[in-house]
Amino acid sequence: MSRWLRKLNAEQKRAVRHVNGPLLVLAGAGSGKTRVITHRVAYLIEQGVAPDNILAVTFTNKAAGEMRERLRQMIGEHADNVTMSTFHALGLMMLKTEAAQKKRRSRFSIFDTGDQLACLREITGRVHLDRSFDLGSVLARISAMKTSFVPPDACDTDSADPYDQAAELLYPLYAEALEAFAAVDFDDLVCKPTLMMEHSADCRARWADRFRYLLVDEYQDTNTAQLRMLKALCPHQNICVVGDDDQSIYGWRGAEVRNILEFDKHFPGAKTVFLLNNYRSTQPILRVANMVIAENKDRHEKALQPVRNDDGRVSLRVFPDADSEASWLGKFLFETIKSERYQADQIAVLYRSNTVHKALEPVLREHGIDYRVLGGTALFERKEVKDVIAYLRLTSNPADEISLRRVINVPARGIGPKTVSRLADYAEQHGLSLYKALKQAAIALGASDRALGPIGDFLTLLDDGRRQLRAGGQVGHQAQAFIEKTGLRAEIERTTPSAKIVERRLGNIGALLRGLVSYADRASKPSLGEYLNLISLATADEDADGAKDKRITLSTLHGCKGLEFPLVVIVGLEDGLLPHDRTLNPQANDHMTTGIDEERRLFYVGITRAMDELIITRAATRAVRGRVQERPASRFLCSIPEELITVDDLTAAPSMDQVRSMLSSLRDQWGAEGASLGPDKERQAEGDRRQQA
DNA sequence: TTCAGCAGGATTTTT
DNA sequence: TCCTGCTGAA
Repeated sequence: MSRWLRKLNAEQKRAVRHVNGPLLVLAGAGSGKTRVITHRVAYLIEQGVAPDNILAVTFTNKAAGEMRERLRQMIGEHADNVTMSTFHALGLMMLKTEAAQKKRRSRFSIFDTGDQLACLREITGRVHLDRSFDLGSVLARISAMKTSFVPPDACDTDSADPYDQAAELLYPLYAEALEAFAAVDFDDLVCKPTLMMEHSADCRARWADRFRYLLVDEYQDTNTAQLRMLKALCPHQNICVVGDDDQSIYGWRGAEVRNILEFDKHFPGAKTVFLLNNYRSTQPILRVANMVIAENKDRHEKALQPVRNDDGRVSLRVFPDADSEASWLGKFLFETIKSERYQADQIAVLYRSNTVHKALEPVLREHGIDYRVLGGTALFERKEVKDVIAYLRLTSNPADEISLRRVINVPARGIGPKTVSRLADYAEQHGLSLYKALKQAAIALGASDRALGPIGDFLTLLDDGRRQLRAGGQVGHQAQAFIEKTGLRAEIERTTPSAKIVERRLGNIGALLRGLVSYADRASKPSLGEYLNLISLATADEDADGAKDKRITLSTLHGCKGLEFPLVVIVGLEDGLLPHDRTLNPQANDHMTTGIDEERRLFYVGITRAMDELIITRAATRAVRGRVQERPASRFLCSIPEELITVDDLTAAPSMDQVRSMLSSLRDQWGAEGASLGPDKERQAEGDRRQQA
């Protein structure tokens, strides 16, 4: 038997041993999913498949990196020849490769959501669209059209929805703008390579030949475009996808659960393997998880099987208000860590929305509990960092008008909106880029315009920067010198009120530039453009400080996917928070209505993070936007049978335990029969409390 | 052009 | 309650 099969259970073996043809692995939480993927790659190589014929696709760089590391431990440097990549990095690589093939230039900016919105804002100003539109909503619709491969000139909805109409109006203009700015957005990174393959049999054959075996992780999170990309990539049908429909929580971003529910429709003859043995959690936790998720209708019917047979508690604590919830949590965590029942890094506090963690932080600080917050604003999305990136992008791609507009007057140099709009008009009339119009500012604005001086200085700054950065040599240090010349540092020091924040902002910029230096040291042919593209695809800050230290983890339910902790606390189990109010009462302009099932899956994901102990909390009242509200218990709590969970209700009514101890002391005093409520009444009392909750 | 003050809006966020 | 983006005065 292959050495890679030995340590696997029967189902895992089946998944690993299946070599040719489509395979769907439904891997429940904690069922050894990553293990199966890495072992499968090792097995394929052992069976004679060349490592560079294998492609493993994930959603985050972090996941790709971890997988590569595990594989390296198994098979050594062969691992480096396996392509492990995110969908977007793969798309970028394909675009660059194809451009090189056709000897075309391949310098372009990658627009993130902020850039996309800036772009839409610019266009809506130009076409005088009502400014009250929520552009995020419009963008979601455009993105949906792009991922469904609707060409920009062919969209005509009969929809009466003003947002649909706005999207229809803006989509072609947006597409044109990206073209003109030499920019692509995240959707393009998937759609463009797919169209390339679909339009050219030659191109398709090249890639199918390069990647003969495909593995896809987190398949439940793929969208329609990604499915189509996968189909184009594998005419040979050697595709193995791994995922769990019950953990699909990105529907609101266009992820299509149907991709995993209907896998064999897209890849006929697919074999399915269920991995349901859960190695992570205790039985009571898994029973709760199974009860909760069983309420969902549209899913692959399955239940996690516990492998562990030890006990572990699930409890619910109800507080009169959010403050007492927070202060209890602070005290509880402090005592838990102090008693060494759990180490700090074995504990996670999970919540639906970021507003909750803001309430928690002061209490944790008060008790001196160190914590790390997962998610949050990524380094590359910080304002000051985006400004620096915009300057750097301009040296590599002057057509990038969004970056140009972003920094043309940052720091303020006397080129105001009026001037910019006159230049933009001139550019449009003469079919020029905004950058070219700046070069002709004397004609565009008239020779005596007072903006001419600043514009000249600005152009000199950019052109000098470009020349230096193109000259080769130490990209990192040249970039540093260039950024220094832009005056951004002085601007930050001048406009930021507190010295502490100044330090943080400059630190962020420093981190970006240090990243560039270390990239330049590593890369064989470092270029600024490549670095900029890379960081556009980079995941939110991995623990920058690196060290695995003893801190508890705070995370949204979205952010905790793929992690596990001995002790998990899920806070705020209230209707309106989980399920979230926005799901219960969708807003008129919401494009994606993902429904209550996705909220339940979110709860399920949270539950299944817990290994030994799970605590759920809720508050009977909570301040929302400064207003104190009554908060009903989350409807999801109803699917948990009473015998599976210990309830400790600290609101007005005494807890059952308290009632029992009161009763027993009464019994002791006056004898058994007189004081007992009797079992029926007891149950009634319990029911009342649930009702109340 | 710039800056201060106010109105309005406020989930989740792998790339 | 807190942050972002726009309006109006200097």
